[in-house]
Amino acid sequence: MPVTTYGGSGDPTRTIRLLWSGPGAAPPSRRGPKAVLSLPDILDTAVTIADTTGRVSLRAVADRLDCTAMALYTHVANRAELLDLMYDRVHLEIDSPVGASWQERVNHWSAQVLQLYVRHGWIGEVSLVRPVLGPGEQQTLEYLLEALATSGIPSGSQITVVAALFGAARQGARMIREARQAPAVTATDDLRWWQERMAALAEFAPDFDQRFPYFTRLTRSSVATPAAGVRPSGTPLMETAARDQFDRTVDLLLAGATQGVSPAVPAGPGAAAADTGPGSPRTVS
Amino acid sequence: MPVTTYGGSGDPTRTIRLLWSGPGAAPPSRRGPKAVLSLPDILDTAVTIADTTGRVSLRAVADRLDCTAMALYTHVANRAELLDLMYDRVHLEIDSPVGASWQERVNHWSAQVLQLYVRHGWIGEVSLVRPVLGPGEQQTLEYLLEALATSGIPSGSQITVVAALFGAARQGARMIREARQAPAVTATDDLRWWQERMAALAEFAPDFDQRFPYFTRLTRSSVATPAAGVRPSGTPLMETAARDQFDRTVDLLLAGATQGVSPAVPAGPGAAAADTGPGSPRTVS
DNA sequence: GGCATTACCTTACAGTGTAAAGTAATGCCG
DNA sequence: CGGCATTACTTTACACTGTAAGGTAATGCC
Repeated sequence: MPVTTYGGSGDPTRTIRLLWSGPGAAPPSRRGPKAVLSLPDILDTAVTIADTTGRVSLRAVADRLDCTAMALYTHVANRAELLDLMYDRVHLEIDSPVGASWQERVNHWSAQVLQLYVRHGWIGEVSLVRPVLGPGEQQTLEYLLEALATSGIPSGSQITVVAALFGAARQGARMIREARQAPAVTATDDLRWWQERMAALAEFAPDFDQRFPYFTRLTRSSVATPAAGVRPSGTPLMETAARDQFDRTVDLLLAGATQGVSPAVPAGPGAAAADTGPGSPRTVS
Repeated sequence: MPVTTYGGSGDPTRTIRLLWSGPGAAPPSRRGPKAVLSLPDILDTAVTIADTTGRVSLRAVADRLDCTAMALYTHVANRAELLDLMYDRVHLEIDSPVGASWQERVNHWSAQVLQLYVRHGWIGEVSLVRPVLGPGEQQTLEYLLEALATSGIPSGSQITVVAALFGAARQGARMIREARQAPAVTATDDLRWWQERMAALAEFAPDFDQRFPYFTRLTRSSVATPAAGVRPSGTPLMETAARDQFDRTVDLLLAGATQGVSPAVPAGPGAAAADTGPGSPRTVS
């Protein structure tokens, strides 16, 4: 079995030990040479480089630390585990959300998490299904649960809301970052991008309006398509739209959750999924 | 400036022409040698390979087509444009949603899109901000707008709902795919994964319950943590949870939208973003 | 018949994660 | 105190990625 790297990260207990062991957790008197590298140092420089360059590469981290890429493998199982550890660490930047009402606190929490994910774009690479279960992520989650505690949202729905908010923050952060990258490169601003696109559409798909009447009506009457509006160029229109979209999504989720429309999960962990059977109209082959 | 590859895809009008030009769009009598490769063929094999192997690599596509990787660049500007074209093409797999009520139709639509994104995991690589504006994506969007037309949701909120649903589908599909990959590798099923994780937590973070009371209460009283329930092993627990999470998120979004809590965007394209200024309590530095 | 145009090929480069094996420093144990 | 297992880190290497630069040959227009 030459496969020594398991799944997303390493040994389950190993990663958790790395996440939770405090500063004085180094077992004294080991046999080998004195370690010049330390896990906190590795994580700090990895985060710094990843934030700066926009990507996480073992060689780049190693270069900054004046060692080889392979040297990192003594402290970290693989790249995935490194990302997990970085992910949890930056979550410590989240502060306790403030606000008069629980909605304000949730909004504050959402804004913080969104900003965190925008700052650290590489977070998008960390797996969604398996929680990292480190102190940072856990504390962030705890803040949200505390804010939701007085909302009256049933605990079954709270889990859905929590996951949806985390997901929305990821999605929103990615949109914001992509909005920042693209337009400057083509030397045209967002408005011109849309105008060029629309002109090309009119040329190659002349029956567009007839084929997609609902879209046409929505973008004509309303404001959705930036090309329809008149705005001074140079404004980061796309990023503004992305931020706005995030705020409104959070509002939508909270409005839906407080309505009590979504029934709480009934019994065991599998019972909730019973209504998602192959016969349900929602499930499509 | 050695940067010759612009943004996500190539020339804006170029990509749109490729997207919308029908089968008889080839200009007759060109001067060079007869082309043996064709764009539809490239896209088809690229989709097939990407679906099979889970990733999109120019060399793999070229190998299957018995040509070199560079040969693809005659038909496609770069990898990003190839992905855009593939993305739009597979959206033609979406059928007109059926159902008695508009909610059922939206649910049917959501389930189809989720399944599409699960089938084609590489869709997650396609940019979020810039719509591809091809016939496939556009028709998919039109289906949703048609279903939402009779919902009574104000058109300003409809845009938010649309973006949130697309985002939720992406997020959900990624979770489902990740849930499928991970557990088999560790040779333990999902339940064991949780149990090991929890055991490690109890060892390295003995004050976990005191530190995170809200999380503890929620996972103890409710069903959230799969480790708490008793289930036959071998069941794809994580994937079931991910599917369930998606369904409930869709319900939440629709419930929130029909409530009319989210006010419609007032005036111009910039006016909607005015309430997201730096002074707003939602915006955090 | 010459020539511009075009489709595809060859080579090359700068990256990526990480497996395998080597080197040297350290502290435990006799 | 000497030997040795243990450990931190290095060296080399491999397979793989997108794509820039330049070459070759087939085609249709003049």
